[in-house]
Amino acid sequence: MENSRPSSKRFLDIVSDLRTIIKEEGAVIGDKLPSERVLADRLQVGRSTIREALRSLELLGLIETRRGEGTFLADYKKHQLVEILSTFIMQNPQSLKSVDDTRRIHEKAAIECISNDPELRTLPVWESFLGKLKGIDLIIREELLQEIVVVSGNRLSLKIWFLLKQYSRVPYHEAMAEDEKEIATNLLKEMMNGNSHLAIMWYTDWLDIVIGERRGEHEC
Amino acid sequence: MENSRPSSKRFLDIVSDLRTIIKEEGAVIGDKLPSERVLADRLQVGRSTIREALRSLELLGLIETRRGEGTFLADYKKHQLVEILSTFIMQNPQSLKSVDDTRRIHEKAAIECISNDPELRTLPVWESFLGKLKGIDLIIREELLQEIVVVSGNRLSLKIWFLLKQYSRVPYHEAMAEDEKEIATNLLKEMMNGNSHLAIMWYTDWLDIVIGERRGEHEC
DNA sequence: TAAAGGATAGTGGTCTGACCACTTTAGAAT
DNA sequence: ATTCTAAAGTGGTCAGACCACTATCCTTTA
Repeated sequence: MENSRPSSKRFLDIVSDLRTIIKEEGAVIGDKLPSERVLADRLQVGRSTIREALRSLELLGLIETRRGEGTFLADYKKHQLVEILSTFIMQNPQSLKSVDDTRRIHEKAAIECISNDPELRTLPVWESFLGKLKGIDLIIREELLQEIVVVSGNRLSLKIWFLLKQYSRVPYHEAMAEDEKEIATNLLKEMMNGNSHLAIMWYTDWLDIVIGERRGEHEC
Repeated sequence: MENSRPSSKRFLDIVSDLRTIIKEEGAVIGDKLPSERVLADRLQVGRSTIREALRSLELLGLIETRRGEGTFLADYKKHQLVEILSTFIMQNPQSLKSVDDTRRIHEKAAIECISNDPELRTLPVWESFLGKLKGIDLIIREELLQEIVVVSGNRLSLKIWFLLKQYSRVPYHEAMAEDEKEIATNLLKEMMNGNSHLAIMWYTDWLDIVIGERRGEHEC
């Protein structure tokens, strides 16, 4: 910790020092870190400076603080940085199309993933969906798509998908129409048979109907 | 800004409020934000709370502060947060796999997008790459992949890809080996011919070689 | 003795006011 | 009109004081 020079941003040095401390103490996820007051004393800075560094790390999802208890090494897997970034970046209306495109990328990938995995594509949940699609039950669009993305097993992809869903133009919360049910049924069947290519085709058809998009449009 | 409830983490609310302010004022990259003291007064909180929020955003690279001048909206594209994150996360068990999988999802989507677009797949840049691949030039892996993701035209996807790239196990910064060049050449050719399916296959082969992954592994 | 209860210390969350170092600006002296 | 200087404004930091909450220990009670 060689911060002899006044580097104009002490709290950045603190962030670095904290990493060193965590490393030295061999702290593992869930472990408790020294209290703010102790850290301030040990690093010879004010408590507020320590806090600025800690709050930064908290927003990054690297630590977790519980009032009255202390500060703990967090489980990074939550990927909450994506959320923060998104709230700042996604307010650009012009990027709505890229949001839709990206969401579609993840849905396609999930369908493909399941189609190519003998275990996943034979899960009973798909039969269950087929049954519901035959009947007169109301099925919300996102029920099926969410199940697909969840089952595919990629947690980060799921997280991103959830995020994008919020900003999407596609009315996910509505129920499927009759002709949609038919297409969804075909999608499921091909997926269960392992025909990823056909499943993707039905998926594309489905979205075309929902959004009423022009086929020839430049789409990626 | 309906934070009437004392949500136990005011500084998180402030982060949200700051976004609102930025939005309302239509601030663009490089614009100056209100001073810390003004913000504290306007949001009815102490200056230290404002600072905790601002420092967090600074570590994320969303704002930039200059002593004596003020706080400014930063250019997100610098991605400086990733450096800090990576030093903390580095080797994380199965979280890394989902990062790799997700990155691959976006690369595949980009390849497919370009293959299916007559304009994009005939761009001169691909011929240029083919030429370089024939010669003895050193070609860094990410040069090609980045170009592909960029050209695909989905800015959000590109942003996510940039983020994931930094966490990846794949040595993006290294140069391609000879056998890799051959595969990359095939990939490009099929892409330029519009055979997205074959292009994807070559892409998969390529990554298998680079990572040395077992073929049979459960992958999505 | 064992369970229930309450006082206490420790922790994060916040505010205030005070400096410091630096930059910009406006006004005074030339 | 130019130059120089003082003042105002800004981020950077610190110290001390509360508050709200949690865990712990110890007394009280059944």
